[in-house]
Amino acid sequence: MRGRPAGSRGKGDRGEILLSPVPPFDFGLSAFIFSGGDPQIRSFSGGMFRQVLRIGDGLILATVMGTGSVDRPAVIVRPEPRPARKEGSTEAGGIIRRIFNLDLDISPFAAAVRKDPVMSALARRFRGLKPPRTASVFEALVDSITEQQISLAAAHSMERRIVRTFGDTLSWDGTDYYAYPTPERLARVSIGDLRACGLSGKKAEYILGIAGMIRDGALDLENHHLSEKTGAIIDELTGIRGVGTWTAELTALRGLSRLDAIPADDLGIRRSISAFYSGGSKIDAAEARRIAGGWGAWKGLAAYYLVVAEMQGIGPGDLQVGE
DNA sequence: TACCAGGTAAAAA
DNA sequence: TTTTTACATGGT
Repeated sequence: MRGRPAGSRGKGDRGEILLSPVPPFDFGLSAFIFSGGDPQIRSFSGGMFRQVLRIGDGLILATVMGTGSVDRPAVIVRPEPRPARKEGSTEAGGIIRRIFNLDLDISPFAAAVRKDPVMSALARRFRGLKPPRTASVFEALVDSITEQQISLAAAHSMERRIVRTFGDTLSWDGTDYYAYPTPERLARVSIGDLRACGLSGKKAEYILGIAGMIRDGALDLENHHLSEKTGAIIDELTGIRGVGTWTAELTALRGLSRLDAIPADDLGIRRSISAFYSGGSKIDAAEARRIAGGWGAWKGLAAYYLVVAEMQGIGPGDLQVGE
């Protein structure tokens, strides 16, 4: 397939970067999950995604837009302020590639679920939908711990406070934007500081423990090799205090894009699976895993499609099954 | 006002 | 070994 080399300059001379996602890719559909986010942290509005990225020792605000078609997609990244060196732009492009999984080929998904009429219909309906990934595994792990047990609304409010309180600030165009705090920064805060963000004392301990281990070099979350099996990653994560099966699977899925990981204990995922496969009655994690088994190595992506469908108000009756 | 919400570790039985 | 309990905030 023809295409411009990744990282080449785009239109004009504003330091924009043009990325070439592996098709199929639908930027608007994939970024929709970020709608309604805190505009000073991470947001998707008016077709534009914005988030602060860490580039070397500094910060840049990335504004990201999609263009082209699902089968010939392109993504434009505008870094502000414009990086002094070209490497800065290249690095920003690399992070955006990772956040949106632009290099991921989801085309085998449809074939993998072809025997499942419901999931096949969802794969067609959401063709080009790629799951996002956090900028760091640390971020995925801390947010997952924060989200244990309580409602997402409550957890999101706490996550927002953590980022606004401890995250580095970039001021641009009269607005402050916050980057997710580094492990080194969180290792220096107190239990009381995190409790002031709404976390329980236990969760505060877990997060400080993880941040401290990373600072001390006793834990490295960010350098998992592609060849490492998902099961091995989950085992490693569950060895950490405060990290159970649910937290480890959720972190593998959204922090490492391990699309064969499915947090089957998750209430939301069980609700979504039930809505499409069990008539809406409550199912336990074992039943969720049994149904997810039919999606093979793509069970995590399949669960994501179900959750997105539910978020968009699409139920089993709205799908064009068959054909 | 209760009660539940994308769990986990530690205490008690 | 298995079962119960404490924990935190936000929505209903």
